[in-house]
Amino acid sequence: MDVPNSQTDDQKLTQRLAGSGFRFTPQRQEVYNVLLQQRDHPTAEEVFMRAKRDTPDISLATVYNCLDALVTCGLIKQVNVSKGAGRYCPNMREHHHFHCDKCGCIQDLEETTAGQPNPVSIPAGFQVSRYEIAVHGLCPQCAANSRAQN
Amino acid sequence: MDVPNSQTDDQKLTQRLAGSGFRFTPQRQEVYNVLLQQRDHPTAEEVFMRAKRDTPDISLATVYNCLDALVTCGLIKQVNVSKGAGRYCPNMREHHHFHCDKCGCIQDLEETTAGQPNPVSIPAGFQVSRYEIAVHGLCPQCAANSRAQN
DNA sequence: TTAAATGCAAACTATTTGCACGTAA
DNA sequence: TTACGTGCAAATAGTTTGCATTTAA
Repeated sequence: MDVPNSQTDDQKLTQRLAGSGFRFTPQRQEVYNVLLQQRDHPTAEEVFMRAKRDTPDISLATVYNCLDALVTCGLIKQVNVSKGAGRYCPNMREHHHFHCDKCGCIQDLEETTAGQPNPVSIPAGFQVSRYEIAVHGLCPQCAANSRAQN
Repeated sequence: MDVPNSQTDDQKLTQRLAGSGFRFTPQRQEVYNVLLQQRDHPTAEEVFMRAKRDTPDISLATVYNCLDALVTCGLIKQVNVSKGAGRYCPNMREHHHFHCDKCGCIQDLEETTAGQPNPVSIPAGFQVSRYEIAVHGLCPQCAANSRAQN
């Protein structure tokens, strides 16, 4: 464990922060590393607890600050969740999310090759910049468990 | 203004509440009417302020209670918003939502006829129950305004 | 008659803000 | 050197809960 993140991740972080007028700080590096190391879409609180292992003096307010900076400079995304705390994701490829209704886990869903604009009709006048698809249901483990119980 | 809602809306409300083991109360009727009368996806706070015009003694906690009951008995939906207060919608047809990045308005988008399952690939093992599409961009008015300024 | 719903206030969760101090550039 | 970032604590927004009272069925 505690594999140091790749040189390129640190370089990307440094460059992207500078590019958006942010300073490089050990806390921002730590928060980014936490997100890269365990890609389970943690909440700010969870990032905070994981970051404290390596950076015991980090504060929750700083974690929020770092997450905001990373979102602004395009290194992470905030996942749109209906309920509870916001969740964060360092996967910057075009993708959407699966939300398990039973265990609450969130998993990445890659966009299909075709990428048809939308299964919704956009009336004239709307200027679309992006869209997110939230797929709900049971994740493989919860689906298997619910089958086992029947 | 203040058109009484149709007999059928009240009948539907009575039946659906009873069907889910809820009682009919004037507050639940008021909250449902508020949602039917102005379909702009209000927050609980906004529903509260509108409901107070006809039902001055209603409390915010009761508005939350009523909204929960109406969601549970399938008369309204809670719209998945990334930021700020939850919003509610009495349109129970299959549809998705457009979120304006400028003015924050939310508008219904009907689902296209074809209804291809998804522009995302669902790996084996996942059990999908439903999905929501949140389309972001500028609504017709904001798009027109931004064009006017250039 | 009585379990459920209401109104109120307090509690709670998630996030933001103000400020004195520290630090990256 | 200095504007930006940090840690802390307090403030805020949104929602939920506990409890005494009221009410729908």
